Amino acid sequence: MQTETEENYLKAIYHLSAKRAEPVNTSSIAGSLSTTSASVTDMLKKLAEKNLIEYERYRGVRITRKGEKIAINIVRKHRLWEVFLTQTLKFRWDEVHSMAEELEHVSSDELIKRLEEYLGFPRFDPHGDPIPDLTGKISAPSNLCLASGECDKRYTLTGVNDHSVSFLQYLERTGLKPGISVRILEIQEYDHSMQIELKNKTKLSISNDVAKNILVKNYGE
Amino acid sequence: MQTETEENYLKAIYHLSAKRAEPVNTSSIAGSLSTTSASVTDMLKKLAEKNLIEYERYRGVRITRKGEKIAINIVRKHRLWEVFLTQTLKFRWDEVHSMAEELEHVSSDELIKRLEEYLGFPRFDPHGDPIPDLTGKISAPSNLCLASGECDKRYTLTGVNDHSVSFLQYLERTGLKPGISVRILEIQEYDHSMQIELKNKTKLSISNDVAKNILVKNYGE
DNA sequence: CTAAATTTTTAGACAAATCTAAATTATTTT
DNA sequence: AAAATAATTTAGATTTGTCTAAAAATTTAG
Repeated sequence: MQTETEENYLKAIYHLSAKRAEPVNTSSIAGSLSTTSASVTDMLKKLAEKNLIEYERYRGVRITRKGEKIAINIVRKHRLWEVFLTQTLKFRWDEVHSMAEELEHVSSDELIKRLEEYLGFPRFDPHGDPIPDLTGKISAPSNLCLASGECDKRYTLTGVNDHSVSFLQYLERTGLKPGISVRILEIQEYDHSMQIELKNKTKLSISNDVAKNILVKNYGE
Repeated sequence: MQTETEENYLKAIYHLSAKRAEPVNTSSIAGSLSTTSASVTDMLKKLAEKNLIEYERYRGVRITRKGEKIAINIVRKHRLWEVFLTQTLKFRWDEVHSMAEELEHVSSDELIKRLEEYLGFPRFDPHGDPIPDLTGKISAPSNLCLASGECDKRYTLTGVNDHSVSFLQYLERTGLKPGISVRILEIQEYDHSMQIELKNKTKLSISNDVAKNILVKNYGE
């Protein structure tokens, strides 16, 4: 067993590892957990002792199979709770992250199995991120972003790259939620901003920055 | 704000206070939290410092209005989660206590408000204990126990006095769950054990010890 | 290829919650 | 009412996770 703090470190290392092949360095972990490098070093020693990470002084860390298994299970719990909070308790998707952050640590595996069943075995959370199954298998999330979409084509929103509350609230206000479909009306050469149309005929102009952070799949796929 | 440990101490003191008018002594708190008297003394100083209890050395403690408010809110969360676990996730009533013990600490007040609404504002938990409302108001639980019931009369089970897993599992096996109604067929003068009949005509003999731990109301009330 | 800048680690300290063992206060017994 | 017993508190130590400041290693620049 591991403490809640250890779980948070493993989760951070797991997420940082996913973005790059090289080992994760101390300061990026410190940054993502809002703590100091000194504290991170202390914890890395402990996690290495437990064979949850491979750690070499000054060289960064890699997560082990054992550590990854734990991290994936926490991600699974987190995302299932997010589905529960939005789907069952009707919270907005920009509100659920911090609550799920707490719930992910308390729940027994049996509780999560029942919750998953009750929710109907959802494969993605409200932000479009895939939910690992009981064995740790993870569905491939969409890798197509709206910014690389073509004029006059239709797309269905599946998720986001930027999970910040401010971005999610912006999308909430404009009506751009996962499941919604949009059509690209026009793309500006100059700044790559685009005009899009929602199902309800609302026309919207979004910057390239925004479009790059919206994940989509081809309409009807 | 207070730590999870402080919350557990307040809850223990609150429950122990409910049973007697005198101040709660150190060793009973230690007993109910499975810790040492020395640890309890340390914590009592801290809670007194925060005005959550009134503490006088060697004299025991009383909970203050401020401390009681926090304790009641934790009890509220605990019991609402118990309803969720049995009603929504279909756990047995003898399984839910330890899970609720964890969930009671993580949940924001807003989450609990939504959960309460989703569950349909239940007034009692699966064991028949009343659920405090948002303002801390608590419905009066049944104070009639089956042992004081009369021959040939019908009663509806409402709750239990003994919350131990072994007692709950015994009731689960015999079919004696809250909501069920029973009729007393016969009471033995000798040991006050009784013969009862369930709705489905099952006849059952229960000891006075058991009957004293089952709460009831008059059938149809 | 040194020298400067940056990153990482170590050293030492602190707060929270716990424990054991010893000292103190309260209660019971005789 | 003094002695014995029981309960409570203090003293001192431990564990976990954190921090700051200083030292060491690595990377970057000139």
